Amino acid sequence: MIQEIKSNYKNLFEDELLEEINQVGTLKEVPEGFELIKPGSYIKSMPLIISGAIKILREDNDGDELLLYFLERGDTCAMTLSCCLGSHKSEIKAIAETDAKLIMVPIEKMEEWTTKYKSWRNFMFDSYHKRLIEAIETIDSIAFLKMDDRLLKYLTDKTKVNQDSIINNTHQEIAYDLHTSRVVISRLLKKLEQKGKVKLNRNTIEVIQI
Amino acid sequence: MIQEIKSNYKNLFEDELLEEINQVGTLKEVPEGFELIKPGSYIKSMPLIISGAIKILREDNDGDELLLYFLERGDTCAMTLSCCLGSHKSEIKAIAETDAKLIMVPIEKMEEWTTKYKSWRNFMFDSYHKRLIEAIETIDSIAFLKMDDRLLKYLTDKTKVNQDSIINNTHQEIAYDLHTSRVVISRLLKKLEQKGKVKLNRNTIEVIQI
DNA sequence: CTGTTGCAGTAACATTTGTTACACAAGACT
DNA sequence: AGTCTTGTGTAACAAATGTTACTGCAACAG
Repeated sequence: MIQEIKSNYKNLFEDELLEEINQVGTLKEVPEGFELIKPGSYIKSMPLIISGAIKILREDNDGDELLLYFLERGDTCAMTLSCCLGSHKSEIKAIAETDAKLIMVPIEKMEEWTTKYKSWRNFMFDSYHKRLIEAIETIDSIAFLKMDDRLLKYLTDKTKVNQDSIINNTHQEIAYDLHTSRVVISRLLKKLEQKGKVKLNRNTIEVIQI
Repeated sequence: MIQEIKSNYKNLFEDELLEEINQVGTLKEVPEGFELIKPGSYIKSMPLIISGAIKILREDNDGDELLLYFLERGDTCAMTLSCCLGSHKSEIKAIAETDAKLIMVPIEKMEEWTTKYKSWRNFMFDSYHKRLIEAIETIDSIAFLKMDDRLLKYLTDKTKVNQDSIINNTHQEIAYDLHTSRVVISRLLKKLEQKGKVKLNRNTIEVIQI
């Protein structure tokens, strides 16, 4: 497993820390669609993402959801950090966007390493910073953009994360992520197709111009 | 000044750290409406809030704004933390909601203390956590609530922060914070008055039932 | 082939929010 | 007093988004 850690986190962590991660971490492979974190659950270990992408959603009391952001290689889940450190409940839901490989680190180590390794501290702070920025960018989208631009942003974000200009999702699934209705998405996608920005087929959307 | 630090942060920080804060920090008093942080500016020191409240806004390219959250006694600005640590530009705008007292700490000390004091590290992580939660709650409001409920939430939040059931703001000012138009706010406030939840007067709104 | 199922297209309509325009009221200032 | 300025109330309309209902198509199972 050391191979996977090194290739992804070598420039970030000291050798000694890499070695520790290797000793206590466990490699976890999850398929697309796998639910990593349920809202309201307690978390026992934190994930370091090796490959693939994880999508982080917010869910309200009525079960309505909203995409917050994606995590990729080199990222970790900031909510997990604070859940572990403060032993709060999870406020979010995490689903594997693609097949993904993760290294799971037991939470006891987190605090220990925070004291011991400067690189780990920086990694933690940096993760928080990134997530805060992303949360604020999500706020920007919802507050300042109309649904058509949000949809376009969603589609381009998705092509980046999946490294594929073809998106394999139904209109209903997109509607859930953007917290709107299927009809609205179909309507707007049709307009985007007329503008030549996407090409629509059953179950797939091809993003043409980024 | 040591008095103010002790009374507010005594149970949070070690004596030694309190002493250091006392040595390098400077007390700053700002009047209501004072602009503490402009978007796009670099930040040279971080604020610890002693009294009063600070409102944190997001501003988009067109100058449209949106209230993110309030900071109160014992809080610090998470964006400042990450700006300092990563020397990024400010992504936000900060305005004194009430007259406020702050202790300004030079950024050089931040990293030093992060290594040196466990309580400081925890304070930093905790601040990030709180702000991330608040950002996500803001997302909830925008995404899941209609404008009338957002307005009601805004008003009750404001009474809490100001410790006063009477809000001294024009409808236009509220409209800016919620990123909508004055007419919409007037309309919805009128409905809230008809439901007996607020009492309207020129320049003031009295929140009746919390 | 035929029936079933899930997905997408579309119309018609409801609701929410945003915009424009104007009337009027409360203070502030001469 | 009269004259401004600023804040509020309201109507009428426009635009964006949400909802319901129905259509047909493609895939698939039998």
